[in-house]
Amino acid sequence: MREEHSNWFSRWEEELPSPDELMPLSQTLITPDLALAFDIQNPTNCSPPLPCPSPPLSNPLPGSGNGIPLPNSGDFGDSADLGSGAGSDEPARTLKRPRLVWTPQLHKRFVDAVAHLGIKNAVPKTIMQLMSVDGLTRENVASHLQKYRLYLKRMQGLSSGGGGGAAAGLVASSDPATDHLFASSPVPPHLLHSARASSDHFMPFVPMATLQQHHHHLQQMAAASAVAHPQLQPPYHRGQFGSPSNGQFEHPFLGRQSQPIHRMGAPVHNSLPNYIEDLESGNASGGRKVLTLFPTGDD
DNA sequence: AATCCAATAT
DNA sequence: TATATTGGAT
Repeated sequence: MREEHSNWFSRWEEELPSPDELMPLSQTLITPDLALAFDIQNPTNCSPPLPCPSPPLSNPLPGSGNGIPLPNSGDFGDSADLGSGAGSDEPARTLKRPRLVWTPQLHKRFVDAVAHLGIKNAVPKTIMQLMSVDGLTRENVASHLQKYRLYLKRMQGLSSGGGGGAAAGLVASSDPATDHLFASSPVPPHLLHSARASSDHFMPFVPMATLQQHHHHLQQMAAASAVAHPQLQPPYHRGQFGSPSNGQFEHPFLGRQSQPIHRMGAPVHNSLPNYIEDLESGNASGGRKVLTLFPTGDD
């Protein structure tokens, strides 16, 4: 009886994985997205299309032992404690990623994706895939989408006055918070209808709303950005590429794409422009860290 | 499982 | 304030 115990025990000991086998495990505890988001890469794992773009890579930080160098503005000497100054890599799955900052560019990418997908397919997962911004999670999109829908709803309310519409004046929305962001990108007309559910294109005719304004309140974002990255300001440039009437997605070659991860699922082919995503972590106020994905494209 | 939505938390 | 998270319903 008891002898059997000692038997399995010795076998148990022998079958323990060697340290070498354990090391790669700890690396896979970090999700690919997370790894990408923080520029953690295995030098030996660089795909051909991805020539190890991150400079901080050559900074293994021998002393501190945390292998997570955050790209910091200017000098990324270290300061890479991702969340907890954890001395090591153990809580890889419990790491909290910084809040995503929805820059106007990122939001436009979002809107473009939604516009291309159509209302029926514009669900978080699909949108996320279409956007092809790594580091972006389904929940990021879901949260944003929720707010965006509320925004669209308000917009619809304002434009439909035809029948007994109370004078839904031109100024009514009382949510400057979300409005400012959302107003940075024009709303595709076909998103402006309240069509939901699986199959209902119930749309006799379109009243053609007149709420397409181009008010750029980039100052706000610039300020926010400045807070997040005191030293690294995204190049806000207004370049006109001769976008015609309702120009939407025309993009010259700006930025690089890095998307070594093949997301499975729908083989979404699209014409969305490629964005360069860059992430910074900064201290806005207190101990908050933010994740800023910004593309190098302007509207 | 994913999604939607409201409420709530940070 | 803006985004994240949660919980219940579909």
